[in-house]
Amino acid sequence: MQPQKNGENKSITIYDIAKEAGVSASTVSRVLTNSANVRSEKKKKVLALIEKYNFKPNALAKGLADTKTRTIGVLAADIRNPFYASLFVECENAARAVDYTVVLCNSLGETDKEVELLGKLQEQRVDAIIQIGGRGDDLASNVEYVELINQIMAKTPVVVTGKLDGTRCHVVRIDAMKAMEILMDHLLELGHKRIALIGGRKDVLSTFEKHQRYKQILKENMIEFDPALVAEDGGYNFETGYRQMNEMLDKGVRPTAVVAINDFSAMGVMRSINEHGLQIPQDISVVSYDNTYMAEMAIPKLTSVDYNYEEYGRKLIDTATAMIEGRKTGQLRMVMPTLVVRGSSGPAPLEL
Amino acid sequence: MQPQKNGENKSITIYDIAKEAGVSASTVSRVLTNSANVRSEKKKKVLALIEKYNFKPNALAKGLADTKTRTIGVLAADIRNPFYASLFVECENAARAVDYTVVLCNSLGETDKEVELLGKLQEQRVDAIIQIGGRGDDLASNVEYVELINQIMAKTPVVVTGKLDGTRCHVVRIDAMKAMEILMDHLLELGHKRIALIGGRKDVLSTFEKHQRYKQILKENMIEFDPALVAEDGGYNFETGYRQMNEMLDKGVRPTAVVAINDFSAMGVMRSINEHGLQIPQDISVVSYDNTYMAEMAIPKLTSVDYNYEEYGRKLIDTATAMIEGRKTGQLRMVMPTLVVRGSSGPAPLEL
DNA sequence: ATTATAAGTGAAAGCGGTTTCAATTAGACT
DNA sequence: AGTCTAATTGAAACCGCTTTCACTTATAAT
Repeated sequence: MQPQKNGENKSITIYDIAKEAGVSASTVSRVLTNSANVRSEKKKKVLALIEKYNFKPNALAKGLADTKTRTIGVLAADIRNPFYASLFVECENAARAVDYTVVLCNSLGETDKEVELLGKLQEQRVDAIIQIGGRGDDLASNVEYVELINQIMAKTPVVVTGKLDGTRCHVVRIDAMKAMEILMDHLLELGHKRIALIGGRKDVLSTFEKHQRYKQILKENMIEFDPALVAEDGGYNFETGYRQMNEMLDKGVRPTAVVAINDFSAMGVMRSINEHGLQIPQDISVVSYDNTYMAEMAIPKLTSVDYNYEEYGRKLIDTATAMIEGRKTGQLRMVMPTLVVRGSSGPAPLEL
Repeated sequence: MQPQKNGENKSITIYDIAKEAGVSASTVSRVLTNSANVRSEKKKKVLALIEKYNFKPNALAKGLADTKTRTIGVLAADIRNPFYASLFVECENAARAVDYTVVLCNSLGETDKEVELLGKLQEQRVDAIIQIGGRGDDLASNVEYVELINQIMAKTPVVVTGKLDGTRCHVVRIDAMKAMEILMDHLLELGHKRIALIGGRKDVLSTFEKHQRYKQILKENMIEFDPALVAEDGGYNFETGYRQMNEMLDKGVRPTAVVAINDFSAMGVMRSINEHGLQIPQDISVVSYDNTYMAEMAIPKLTSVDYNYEEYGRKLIDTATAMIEGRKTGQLRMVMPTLVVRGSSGPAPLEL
């Protein structure tokens, strides 16, 4: 009943197993790693002892000895965001399938924390680092940061979900242009012409690309671009979506459809629309990105672009392991978005 | 431009630093750990080299040598649930403050995965394990599982958020009775008498306790217990909340208030109520637990019990480190809930 | 039965740190 | 200058596993 004292009990080691089995430690190691033939009677005996003592080989010693940990560090921006959480879980699954372990850190958007955690991951000798969100998603590469990443990459492969010019980082990311295209096609088909863009910062690559594509598509469809319909520099959460939509409506700007930067943002947009006494989708359609569980909870349910998290996670892990093992993959891999249509988008209202 | 080859470049070690600084490795180790006096000129020189090469001591070697990793494993049920995500982030913060690192694993509710991950954490020689959700929250302890945990605890302290009879696990958990009490007080004060309970499984400790307390409170207030108002054995998500509320309303059962097991569940409940043409809170009030960001997004905003995640995370980490360091703490620590009242709860409608 | 070849095995040297122990060196006081 | 104590230091052992190397034992082929 005493509190657990530290170092109270020596761990059992392969030497203990070896002694009791009447073999050498090398042999135990061989059965553990299945790295060489071991006479089956001895193997059986060793296995039995491992079972008996519930022996767990010390991963630190192992990692130290063979300089690989079969561990991949995932540095996420904020795991409380279901987009990141879903992606992380799928990374975990994919890693598991190829016998790797992932370890998660959250930078919470703070660059210095991000730098610190990157260092910590290196200390732990993770075999590779996957950065989800964070500086690696920025549109413009920060010089110091690029230098840091290059320094890290001298030892540890890094894969990011954005881009990082000036580094040999591999990247796996969503085809943001395509994602915008899907949404626009959907809305245009429904007859919308006054389509607003809410949320996001343009210094984030994917957001930037979406805005680019948005303008292109308008042009292709001979719709005049109206700056009033684009809310610049908002965030990615409920409050900013709510606020930006309020501002737009309060100014008397009336889109017939809104593309929100993600589901959080969309929820804010929807609330704002409701509070202005307007109906979704009769007066204004709302669509967004990420297709998180919130899309199902919204009233009406939210039309949202899905990213196939499972595929995304798999590609991320596959790229990381490829870099670790010197296997070659494309340096840039895309994840294709698909549209999930729900009740929040409908035909454009008739022109007055 | 070649893909990163594995083991391409030997890491720089304390020996390299030592040589260049003209001191012994022991000295470098001393400045690294600040474990003993080192003449300041040498110290300065060593520090300079560390800086110069951006030297990161190998955590594996360190862990192996001193048998502590300053790492705490967190085994969560599902990080996609914002409740767990928030708690995890706060654990991370709290750990950081005392110079520990946390590593996350998700069991996704699968017991065998949970067992496997527990093993993995032990292999990695985490100094302690915190189990958030999962089997450690079950009402009735499973014999095999208890044995497993005891086996683990022979080496590694474990703290759970539920309870685990038959082990020396420490536990930090929410005062679920109090949480129910807060909600009931609020509803009773608003004049509600027909209060429904939706969601959750009674084999989960906290849910069980809530149900217990619910009945007690009814009795204390001379309200007759009506089984029709309690949906047994649902889940903790949107769909189950939605389905259970539908079933209740379709059966003609009409509560004036609903206590949902968490915000997810509450969102389902709210949708069901809406679809039945009823108003929240005019016809039915809805309240729930966890106070996640969804509470703010709901329409109307959701009255929910908050758990002070920061305090919770801090207590969890403090308990873990206490066990690691042989410091004593209570074996059971509670986190007190508070009520956040929003628009989803209002006065009971007048009796017909 | 005799070789040639393959399979199985143990000793020992790392991996990169920490820590004990004994030896030096510095500083404080007569 | 001489002595005593405290502060610094380096050598070497060790943490627990992998792996090379050389050697022994089996198995297959002649």
